[in-house]
Amino acid sequence: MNSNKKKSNNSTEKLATLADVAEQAQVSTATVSRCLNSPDRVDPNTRERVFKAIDALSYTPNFGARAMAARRTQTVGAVIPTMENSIFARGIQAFQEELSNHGFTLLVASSSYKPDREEEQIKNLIARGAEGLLLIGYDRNPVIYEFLRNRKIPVLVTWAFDPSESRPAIGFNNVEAMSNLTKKILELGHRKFGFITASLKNNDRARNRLKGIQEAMKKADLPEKNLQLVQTNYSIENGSKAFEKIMGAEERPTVVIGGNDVLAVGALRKAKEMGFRIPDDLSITGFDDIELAQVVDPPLTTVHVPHRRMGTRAAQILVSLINGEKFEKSEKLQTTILFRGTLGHAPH
Amino acid sequence: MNSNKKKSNNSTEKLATLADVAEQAQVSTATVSRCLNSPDRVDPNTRERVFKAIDALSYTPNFGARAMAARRTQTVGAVIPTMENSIFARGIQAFQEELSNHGFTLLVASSSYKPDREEEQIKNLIARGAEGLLLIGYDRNPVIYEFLRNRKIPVLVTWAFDPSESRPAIGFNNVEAMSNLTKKILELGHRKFGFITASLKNNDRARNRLKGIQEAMKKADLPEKNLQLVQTNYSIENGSKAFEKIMGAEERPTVVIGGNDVLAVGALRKAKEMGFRIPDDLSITGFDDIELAQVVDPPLTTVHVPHRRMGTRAAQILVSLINGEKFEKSEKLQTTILFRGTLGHAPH
DNA sequence: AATTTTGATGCAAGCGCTTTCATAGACTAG
DNA sequence: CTAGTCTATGAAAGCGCTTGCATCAAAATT
Repeated sequence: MNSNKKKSNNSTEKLATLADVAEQAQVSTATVSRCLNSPDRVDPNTRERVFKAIDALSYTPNFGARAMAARRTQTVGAVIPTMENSIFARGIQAFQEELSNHGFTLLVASSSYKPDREEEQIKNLIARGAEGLLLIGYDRNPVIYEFLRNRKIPVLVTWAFDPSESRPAIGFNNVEAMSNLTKKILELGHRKFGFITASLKNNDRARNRLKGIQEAMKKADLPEKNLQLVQTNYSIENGSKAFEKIMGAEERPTVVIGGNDVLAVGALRKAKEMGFRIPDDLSITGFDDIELAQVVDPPLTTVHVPHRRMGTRAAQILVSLINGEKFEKSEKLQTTILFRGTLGHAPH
Repeated sequence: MNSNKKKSNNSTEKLATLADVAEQAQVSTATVSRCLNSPDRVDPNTRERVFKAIDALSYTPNFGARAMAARRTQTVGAVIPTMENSIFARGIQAFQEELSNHGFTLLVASSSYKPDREEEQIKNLIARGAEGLLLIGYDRNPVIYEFLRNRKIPVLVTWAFDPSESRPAIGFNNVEAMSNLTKKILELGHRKFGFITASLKNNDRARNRLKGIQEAMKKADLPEKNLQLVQTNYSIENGSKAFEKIMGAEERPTVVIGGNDVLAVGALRKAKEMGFRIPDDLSITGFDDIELAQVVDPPLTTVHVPHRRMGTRAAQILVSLINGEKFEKSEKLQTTILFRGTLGHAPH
């Protein structure tokens, strides 16, 4: 099936390039390039010859070269705090699906919740030609924002919406969401709160969730000391440990609010181990509504976040930003409270 | 703070390039390049000047150009079936950590368990300069293996180890793992099995797990009909549905084996909804030992897979492959059965 | 039949880097 | 003092692609 003349054998030679294809198909490199990028601008016969050659050499374009020559990559980057649990998975999945509808490819990186690492990943994505960036939350070194601004890379913040911030964002209001939840909790008679949160440093989402609780408590005239706070890293195990710590204090809360579902589930597990009946003896709530929340027993009462809608919309906005369209305004998505089995009346 | 002469202002101009830095630092591009790649080969004074310029222009190298000129990318790619649940998360995390110890960057893509999509992603990764590839399981179109071979891209298969396959792999023996589990189940008196699996097509891991069950059953002289099979996509919801289907049959099994933890958890949830007491009325087992398995109630008996070790070792092997070292041999990792709360004696 | 338009193609510049080779100066050794 | 050895640097040739411009033949218009 082979009929090549000189040394176009694929055994020890280099990889096939555009030029190789061109030679094989007896056309110029320009024509091959056109076959790839705007097929209708080349004669069907020529085109066929070219594709045959491409096939024969099992050629694939070199992305780097292409990007450099065309000055476009059709790539966007996203850096998320973690891939280890599925907090961001659904949203990112939707993001990438929508992106691909627009002909863009997604490059994902994770930062392990470390600002340095995030910065590094951002630079990496830019170096790789990301034309736009999706970032989680607002909090980060202004220097990096400046850097991005200089490079004219559109940045879209997500997973958060803060009316006081001006940069483009699509997400939900963490203060509001948590404040709403807290109100419900108050209505059920709870007065002593535990809150297990991620580190508040460099994390506006965590801080705002705390703020939501505090605001609602204040409105109910509860003193700050009625809220017991533990900061830890997101993981089920850490949720358990934090729970133990909270319950080790002299004044036990009647409700433990998880900064997210992962933490809440850890707390729930430990609570059951310690013999608490949930929600009779103690209430627990989560945030995010990831799959995990539905499968624990009892199922977790949590704040539902419209992950997929957020991801899809984020893609649309970012693409339009990249295409130079003017940014309209940040969008706020609604969260809802999902009452499942872990929130009940305060005991007594 | 600015003191640039002509038009090196960063307002409407293009991005800074190596040449810009060179000009600003009054050296040649070669020197700048050397500063970046082998700093000790340039005079400390010059070096300082160069880095100052780099800073001033907030220059970052263009990955594509660099890759093209140097013919190296220090990048490896991995395509995993899904990011939506954490089946692969821990392993990939470890993979990437170890990779970065060796100075490599990881590009991850997901295929949604679709062969076409996988192929597409593989090509994309190659185009982006991946020097090596980590792929899940053996099963895929020979054409794509051939393609990769032509391009001399080392490929490492993971999440599976099949002694009858010759290509490089690091993983566990799915047949053996499942067969061991089945033996334990048999010892507990179970004779009627349900198995919820991912689609067997294009999925050697799923097929081999099935094979493991079948072999163990055969050894115990159980007829094939004692195994009821349902194929579905991996998701908790689908696990539930599949469970319902199995339990809708006239002959109910006494144990339902999940092809993985996600499916098993779905089954467990539905089982409880339907009023089964687990494990008294019915046993359920999983596979993978992801976080999910520990937080359900009762905690899931499952096959533990050494995710992190697998990821770390995979990175080491792949790097050595890329560096042209000869491939020693595929490595088999041991799985263990984790007896938690969902496997018990057969009822009656 | 002469002119204009259109369509298909090739030429060649250049995208931002790395790297080979050459050069020039500063040392060391004889 | 000369030849030989280093060391720090620059000039320039690509790496594999896209694309503006030029070309030429065929089709459409006058």
